[in-house]
Order: sequence, then C-alpha cells, then structure tokens
Amino acid sequence: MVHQPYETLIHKSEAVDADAVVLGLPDVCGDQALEASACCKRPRGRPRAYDPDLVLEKALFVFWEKGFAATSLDDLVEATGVNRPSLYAGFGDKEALYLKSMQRYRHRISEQLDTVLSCKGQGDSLGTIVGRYFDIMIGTYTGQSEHPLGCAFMCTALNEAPQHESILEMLQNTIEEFDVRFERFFTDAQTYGCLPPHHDPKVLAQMIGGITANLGVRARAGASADELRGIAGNMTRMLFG
Amino acid sequence: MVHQPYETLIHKSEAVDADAVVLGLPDVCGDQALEASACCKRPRGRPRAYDPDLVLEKALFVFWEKGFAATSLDDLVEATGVNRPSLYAGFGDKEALYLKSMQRYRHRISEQLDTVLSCKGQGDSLGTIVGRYFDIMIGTYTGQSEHPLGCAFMCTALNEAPQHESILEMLQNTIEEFDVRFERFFTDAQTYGCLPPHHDPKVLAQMIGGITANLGVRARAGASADELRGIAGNMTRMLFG
DNA sequence: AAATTTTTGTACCAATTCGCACAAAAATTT
DNA sequence: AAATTTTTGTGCGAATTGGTACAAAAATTT
Repeated sequence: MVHQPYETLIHKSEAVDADAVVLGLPDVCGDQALEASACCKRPRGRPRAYDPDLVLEKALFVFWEKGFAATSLDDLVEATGVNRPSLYAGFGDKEALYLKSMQRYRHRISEQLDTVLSCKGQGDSLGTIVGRYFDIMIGTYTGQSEHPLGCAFMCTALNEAPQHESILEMLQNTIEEFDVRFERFFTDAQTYGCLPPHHDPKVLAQMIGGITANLGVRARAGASADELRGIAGNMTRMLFG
Repeated sequence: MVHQPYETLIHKSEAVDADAVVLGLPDVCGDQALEASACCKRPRGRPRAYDPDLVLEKALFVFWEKGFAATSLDDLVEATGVNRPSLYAGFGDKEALYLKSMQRYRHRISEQLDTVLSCKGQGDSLGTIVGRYFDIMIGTYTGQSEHPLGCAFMCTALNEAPQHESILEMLQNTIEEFDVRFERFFTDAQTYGCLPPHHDPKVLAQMIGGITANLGVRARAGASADELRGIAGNMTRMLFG
C-alpha cells in the first residue's frame, strides 16, 4: 500500500470505490483526525492513511455478511486495507469496531427515514408514505451485495446479544428508537387527519416493526427485491386500504 | 463420569434433568442406537453412554444462547457431557450437530402447532386460535432460560446463512413450511366459514410471520413474556377483531 | 474364553484467533 | 535541522480453535 495521507486520497475515493457510500456522519473516532477535517489545521503527528468513514463502511459490510464472531481481524484488515494496530488505535477492539460500524448503519437509515417519514397532511396518503419507507428498507436489505444480506441488526446483533452487553444495549436502543419514531409518525398522522382516530398508533408502529422484521428475514434467506416489494405491498394495502 | 449405557439411565433422566424435555422424534443419529430402541435387540459393540435426544437438546441450548460460530466444541462437550470424538462419531462435525439440533427445535414447534392450528369451525374463533399459537411461540421464546433467548432460527441461523449453504437451505425450508402451513390454515378457515372470503390467506400468513418475527426479536432484546403477550394481543385484535 | 465390534477418553496437532510490543516513517513544532 | 508527536507495519506470542489418532473399555458373538 502506498503511503499517502487519506486527505489527499479522499476526493478520488468516490470514483475509486464507487460502491462504498460515503456520507457525512457524526464523529466516529474520538481522535483528532476528524477534528482536522472540521478545524482548519492538520494535527501534529503522522497523518492517517485511511478515511475512518470508509473503513467503517467496509468493516460493516464484512460484519454484515459473516457476523461478528466469524469475522476475524485478518478479514477486517484485508477488507479495509488498514493493518491491525492501526485499527486498534483508531477504533478500539473488535467489539468497538463492530459497534461503530453498526451505529453508522443505523444512522444512515435514520437519516433516510427523516426524508420520508413526515406526515403533514400534504396530499401523500399514509399508504404511499409507508410504501416509500418499505422501499428504503428493501433497498438496504437487498442492495448492498450480489446476494441480499437482510437486516444487519437482526442478522448479526441478535446473535451476539446474550454474550455482549454492549451489543444488547445497542439492539434495545435501536428497537426503542424505531418504536417511538413510528408511534410519533402515526400520532402526527392522526392530528393531521390522515389516520382515523380509532387506530392505535402504538399498535400500528408494532405492526410496521413486524413487517420490517419479516422483510429483513426473508431477504437474508434469499428473497429478491421484487418478492419483498410484493409482500410489503400486500401489507400496506391491508393496513391502509 | 460413570460408565453406564444410556438405556439404563434414560428412565431416570426425566427426574434428573427436569428441564430437558425429551420427546419422541425421528431418527437423529443414522446409526444403530435408535434402531436398538425401536428394534428389540441391543447392537453389537459397546453401548452408547448418552441419550442422543438429550445431547441434541443440550447442544441446542448452547447454540441458541451463543450462536453457531461462538460456540466451541469445548462448550458442547461441557454442556452435553459427551467428549469430542463421541460427538463426532454420533453427530458429525459442528455444523452437522447444529443442524440436527435445529431440526429438533423446528420439529418440536411443528408438533405443538399441530395441536393448536386446526380450524374445523368448531366454535373457536380465529382470534383465539391465533392467540394460542402466539402463546406457544412466546413460551419457547422466553421459557428456555432465565433471560429470554428469542427465536433460535432468527437469532442464530440468520447470522450464518451467507456462509453456510446447508444452514441457508434449512432456513429457507423453515420459512417455506411456515408460510404454507399458515396459508393452508387460513384457506381452511375460509372454507369452514371462520374467515370472510375477502381476506387473502397468503397475505394473512405473511402477516403472522411478521408478527412472529417481531416477537422473536423483542424477546432476544429482553422483552418479558407479558410484554410480548400484550403485543401479540394487540395484533390479533387488530387483525381478527 | 477368545474374537469381534463399537464407543470412550486421553492426548495431540496444525491452524487460527485476538491483541500488543517495538522500531521505522511521516508529519508538525521549535 | 533537531525535537516532538502520531501513525504505520512487521512480527510475535499466548490462547483457543476444530478435528483426529490410538489405545483402553464394554458390550455381543462365536
């Protein structure tokens, strides 16, 4: 690998790594590399040769495919191009790297939901909004690889939850965030008159969660995006007319 | 460990291992031990010192809790009390042992469903039948351990599916069996007049699958049986009024 | 009782695991 | 240019991994 600070490479990286989606996300290394990109001046020591966000993206992909336990540090080194001590210095041990990768995954989806889940009663029916939501999830469940990888949380975090307290907590937080988000969405829909008042927003939110889980499972089992869209369509039609 | 053929122990085992449910299930070792219990005569060599079904039950529990990859053979030896070469001789390698354990899990649930899922129009409403089904699933998701372990398939098989063809196939078969089973249940319900004809049995089956997945996930994240019953109740009421 | 057959249990192997020590490298600061 | 600071990269090491060889044990068969 050529020795070159990642700041000089990152502008080319979008062309070189077309499949790696680089998004602006909150700080992921507690260190100075990010401050360097936020602040004006470059930090003191030798500059990092990698882009932390890109590393997390590639690490996420490996974890997503092989699971946490079966992913070795050699796998991560090979996938990210960053050698072991640098990974440790930058992200902590394997568990910390996994958590940060998953937080990135979660945050990206969360931002996508921001753009889709807003019911202000401006003409879009609930069904079409929920349909758009499912399209996004189906996209991430099937679009990251040749073979669909399903939901990264269900497929990898569930497996580790009993053995790793931190992963369990992350899982709980994610579920909680999901629940309140959709409950709020449906209460908003009711106040804007898009949803009849006899529906219970909490129950509807749980229903959405169930359907989402179903899509994530089926994707991991090999279902195509078209199949999943069919299922999601059936569900939305059943629930919202 | 005392050297003693398991045939002399198995009758006491129900008292000794009260938590280990021993059910009659199809052959699990391709060998002769089972033929010995089916046939009259004892086979030729040294008799097995373990009960294959009990071993699978204990192995299942370890896999369920730690996942396939993180479960070591030492874990299995400790949990089952059977040493390594005997495990290999009796069940094959780690993957084969996992598959057999999961088949047992699957088969046990399948038999429980047999007793619950039969709609012949004999007074039980669809809601109560489906409610009983959810109770069974909640039982297996929360009842095997102090901490709920969730759905063994979702929590462990999903994780391994992309890396182990055989596990992926088992997962696909399980989903397929589940789907056709519930689709048939709802079509039967329609023919017996328990379900209005405007419902689509396939869509309802997918809905049940989604809710089940939701319960399995939430259990793994620590939800109590009561919480899960609340969710399941909301869902059944919403669907079957 | 000797021969045969199957399981058991010890001991081991090669490979892989995660994590780290330490010197060289690459930058800024003085 | 010397000193300082941080990252890189080689290499290692203790522990664990899945799997097996082989002799002793425990049964039936002859």
